[in-house]
Amino acid sequence: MKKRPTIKDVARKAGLALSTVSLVINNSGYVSAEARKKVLQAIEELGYHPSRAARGLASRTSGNIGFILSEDHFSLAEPFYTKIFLGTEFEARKHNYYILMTTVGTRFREPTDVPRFLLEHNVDGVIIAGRVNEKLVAYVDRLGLPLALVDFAVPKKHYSSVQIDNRKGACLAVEHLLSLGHRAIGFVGGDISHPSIAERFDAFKDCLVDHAIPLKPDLIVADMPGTAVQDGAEGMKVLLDRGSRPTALFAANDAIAIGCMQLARQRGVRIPEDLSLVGFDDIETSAHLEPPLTTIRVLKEELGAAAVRTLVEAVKAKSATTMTVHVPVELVVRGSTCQLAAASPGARASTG
Amino acid sequence: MKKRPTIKDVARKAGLALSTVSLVINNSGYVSAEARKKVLQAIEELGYHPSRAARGLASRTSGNIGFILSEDHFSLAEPFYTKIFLGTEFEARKHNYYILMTTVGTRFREPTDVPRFLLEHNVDGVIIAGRVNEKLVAYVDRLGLPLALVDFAVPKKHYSSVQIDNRKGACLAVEHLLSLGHRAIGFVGGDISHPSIAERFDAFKDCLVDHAIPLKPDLIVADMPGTAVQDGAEGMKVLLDRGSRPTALFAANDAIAIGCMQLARQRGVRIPEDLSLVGFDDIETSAHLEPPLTTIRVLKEELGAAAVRTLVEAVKAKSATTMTVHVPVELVVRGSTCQLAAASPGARASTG
DNA sequence: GTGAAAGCGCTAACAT
DNA sequence: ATGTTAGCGCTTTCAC
Repeated sequence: MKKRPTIKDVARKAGLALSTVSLVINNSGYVSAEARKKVLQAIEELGYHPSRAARGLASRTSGNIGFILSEDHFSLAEPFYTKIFLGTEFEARKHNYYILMTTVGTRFREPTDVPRFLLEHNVDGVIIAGRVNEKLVAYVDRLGLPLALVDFAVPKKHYSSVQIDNRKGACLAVEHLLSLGHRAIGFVGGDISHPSIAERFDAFKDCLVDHAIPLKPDLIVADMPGTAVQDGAEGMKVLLDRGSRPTALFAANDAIAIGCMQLARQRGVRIPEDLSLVGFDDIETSAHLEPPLTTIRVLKEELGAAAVRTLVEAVKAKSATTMTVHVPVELVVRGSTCQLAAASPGARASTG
Repeated sequence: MKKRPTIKDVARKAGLALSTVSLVINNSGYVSAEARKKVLQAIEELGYHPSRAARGLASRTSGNIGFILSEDHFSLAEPFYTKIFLGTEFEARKHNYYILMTTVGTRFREPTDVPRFLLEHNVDGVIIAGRVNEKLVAYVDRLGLPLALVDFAVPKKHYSSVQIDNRKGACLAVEHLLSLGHRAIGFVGGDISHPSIAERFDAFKDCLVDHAIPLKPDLIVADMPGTAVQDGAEGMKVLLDRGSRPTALFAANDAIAIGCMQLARQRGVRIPEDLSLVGFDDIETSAHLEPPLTTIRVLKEELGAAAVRTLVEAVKAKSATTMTVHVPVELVVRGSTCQLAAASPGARASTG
């Protein structure tokens, strides 16, 4: 392991001053074309490359972006957030940044729960994906570090963020069902405190109204406690027990949709013949269900990539401008939806 | 963004020398209990935390581990290597390391194709996953950096590596088929130049011999050019066109197994009734095939985790000792294998 | 435009 | 056991 050349060696070889070499490397300041050429040649000949540590110390930059994810999101079987992470890795490379990733619990106490890369001043910006403790967000903000949230927002605060286009997704779902002839369209959702879920519900209602379909409250179950499979099953049960018979259903996410499917099967409601079903997210399992789930695809990798781009801009600009990016979604039609039969075998909604 | 306290501030506050504080932080050298206490208290009160950049510059350590993956492995739809990567992330955190990941093409020319973190001296060790250009491996080795290969090996060279236990996996597959009564067991493989594939083929043969089942060359197709689905289909075609009728088949990996399934279906060979089929890897799609594929599960995350552990040891030990770790595999029985019927409807192998 | 010099915050000899 | 000192390799004023 022979000693690597330093900027000093380059300067000597080029017959110029240290600082001149530095200016060339950083493309800053004015250097005569001749001097630049000499420097470049010396660098080439020596195989010189600046040391990250030394640069970091002198310039107070690390070349890293921190990625914070809540523990349960990382260990979850469904790789939704994992894909967002991979999206950041991919994009970061293009901008010559490295991603330092860490997970956090729900609790936040200083300094125990502060990500190490923050304590060590080892990142130039931070991406937070999914819901984390708001105190952590505030902590990062206080540090003065550029920050971008992904699929998460803190009420009453303006942070840069990258969001799923939930409104568009809900509209795509509703319009798909409308185009199949459905008019008795229900909704099953949960945990309205989650911004994404709330938006989907809102957009669902707005979209129906926009198409002059009156809202039928008894086709809607939006107060489940969570957003998991069991919540979907529970919601479906409520709907059926209530006597409601929608011909189509929009579930707030795929997990909920899966729960709905399970309960529908138990009760002998056939999908899609008796009930068309649309989910949201396009998680891994959705394509392999029986029938495969029609859903709204979220471009997870793109969410991560957009966050990196946002952050890189912010680092460059050094301004505290905040911005929200909405990443597009797309409708994926599979087997869980079909044309409404002229005389549907399932009873029509008994709604007033 | 107020100025962070430095080690100097701590020393002043504690009324001790700089170096004493450093010793306490690094848990090296001998410091009196009293002095240590004072230092710790000062650190606590100031909310001090050492800067990674400064430490790095002075100690020539980065606190990072480099992860190198070939481009096509990262962009591939099948997240095999991606899972290995996530495994390293998970384990690295436990050891207070961060992972810097990068992808490389098949070409290797200096210095263009050298991962940036190597040029910048920004990693303390390197993990290489999957096949990459051997020159890159040699380059890392020449740098004197601890190195661990995952699911890859360079012929005639001894590098530390983490390997899939291919031999055990092949035996598990064969013994599973034997236990179901099969005796005419075939093999479809490809690209014997890939060490994992070669090992599986070898172990397949050894295992049969160990169980006193004579090898029947006409049940074996091992010279396909690649290891993808199409190679499996092609291999299956060769087998059938040859007139061979094994009652069971071991495919060198799941992709090949899928190809075999596709061709079997075309030719009216029913799986598992006419032919039991076992794959290797347990990739995502295997569980969702029709029928679901019986296969050998590879613990991908564990491969990555083991690589980090190997590397951390090496960094600590500073010795050039090299070691190979074999990560266990497990048999996953699903629907593509079944008991051999007493009078199998499929013809027996016409082998001599 | 270019060069000299002062750090950035820490580690590691070495002396005490 | 504790303090002194010289860098680590680079960036960045600030004179020239």
